[in-house]
Amino acid sequence: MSQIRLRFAPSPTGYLHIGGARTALFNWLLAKKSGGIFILRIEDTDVARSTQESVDAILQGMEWLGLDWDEGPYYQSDNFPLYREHVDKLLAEGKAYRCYCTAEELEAKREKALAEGRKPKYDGTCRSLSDERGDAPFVVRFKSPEDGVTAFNDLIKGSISFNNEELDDLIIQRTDGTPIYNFVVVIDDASMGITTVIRGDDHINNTPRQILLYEALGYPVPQFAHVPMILGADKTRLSKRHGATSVMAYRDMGLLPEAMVNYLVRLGWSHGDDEIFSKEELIEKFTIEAVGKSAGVFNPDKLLWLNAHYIKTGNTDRLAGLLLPFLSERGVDPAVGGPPLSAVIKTLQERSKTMLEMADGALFYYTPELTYDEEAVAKHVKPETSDYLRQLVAALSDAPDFTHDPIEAVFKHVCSGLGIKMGQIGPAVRIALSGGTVSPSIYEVMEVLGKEEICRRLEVAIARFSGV
RNA sequence: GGUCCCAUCGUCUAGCGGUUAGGACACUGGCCUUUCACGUCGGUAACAGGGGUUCAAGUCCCCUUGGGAUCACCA
Repeated sequence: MSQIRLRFAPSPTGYLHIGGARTALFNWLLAKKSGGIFILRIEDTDVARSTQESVDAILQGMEWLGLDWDEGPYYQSDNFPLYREHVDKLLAEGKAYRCYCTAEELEAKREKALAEGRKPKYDGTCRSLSDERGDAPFVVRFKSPEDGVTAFNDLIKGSISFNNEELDDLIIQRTDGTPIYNFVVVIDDASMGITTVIRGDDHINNTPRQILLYEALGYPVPQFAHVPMILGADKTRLSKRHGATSVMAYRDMGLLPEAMVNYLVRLGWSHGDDEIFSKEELIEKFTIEAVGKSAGVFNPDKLLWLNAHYIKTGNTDRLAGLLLPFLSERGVDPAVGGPPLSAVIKTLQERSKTMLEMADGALFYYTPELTYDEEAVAKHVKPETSDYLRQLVAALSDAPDFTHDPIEAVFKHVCSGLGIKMGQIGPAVRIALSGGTVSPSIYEVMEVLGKEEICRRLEVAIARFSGV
């Protein structure tokens, strides 16, 4: 069996969005699984709408997700001569013709047809024109068969068929001589030897036209696999109004790429009751047959849950690298001072859903002069609190081993000596250390911050609380 | 409107003729706990409707309904 060749072919008219990323992922997985070739092709035949920024954004998104390609990126704008040859070929063989109808005329006819409840299909005015009107502007149309059926067996959806009479003579070349998408994809997929086309199911309606073009051009028709759409909470196609749709926006929100990949693959694909998949497991277990047929609603909560999972189980050093930019945005640079970042992260891993949350949670470690949460102070600081803290500082200062368990032992000892419960001193200590009522366990925080800094923060608090 | 696709808990899904219809997210009750989380035990919650086929239908067929996509000199 020959090698499978797949491609992801985004048009550079915006960033890499969630849906595109999933399509790319499915292609990538299948290529990896079957030892095939994954090609990246930039569909920029619409020169006016294509931008370099978009190309860069798409490449960046692919890279972030770890979807590397074996060939490309190819640019369709590099292939205009090739497309022109194919147009000329079809023209010469009588499989295409020049159409002199103007865009305005067509538009008027279309609106009229729609208004009268008829289908807005090209009426074939120029189909059998024998004369060539000199240098009058024209488009080239493909002469589509007027009867018969075009069918294909979709790897995901099963068999799909269209009556050819539903298809009209599509334009394959614009007045300005540039080719059109449906024509170009066919030539590119054929010339790149694509064996399987995996794309969004919004392309199902284009497929019969493309099959007809493959046949007219004498190229073998590839297999198709149409992946269902991703919907918003209101069940309409996912778009900006549903929130962020750019893959990179999720990185900026503190998502991990492995969470994104895991989420995306599970949206529409499953493997029994399994939820967590590493890339390696995906490559092993992914099959296009197991992709579902129906559209799925994008669920940010589940994405977040997956993200929390990967943060919880992630390598601390790697997380540190990812956290740095978020800290920097908050004016914190662990290299300048404060506790080691990896120690800080260990206390935050199981309580952060995103890296952004983790950055916020890490702030107090690197803030020597804390601003206390006044409401918390009012609630938890009592007249005797300063005295308790003094005893705690004294006991802590003598602690020979300033790690979690010994610190806890000191704490308990101080409490029993004072005849109080943890709850009578804990909250105040937390405020002294972190400024508020939410933080990792105070024993952990103490170990991370170190004896000297802990005693200093406690002294500051004692001074501050004395007036209460 | 035409064409095409789709249909199990709120959401993602398992199920491939015989199940107390399973798992996950979310929600929720208990436990754990100095906070917030994590963890853990439990709970609420689904086969869109109607006809067939069959001894037997969530599973197969048809219709209805609902949702989505698409009908460009965009991709």
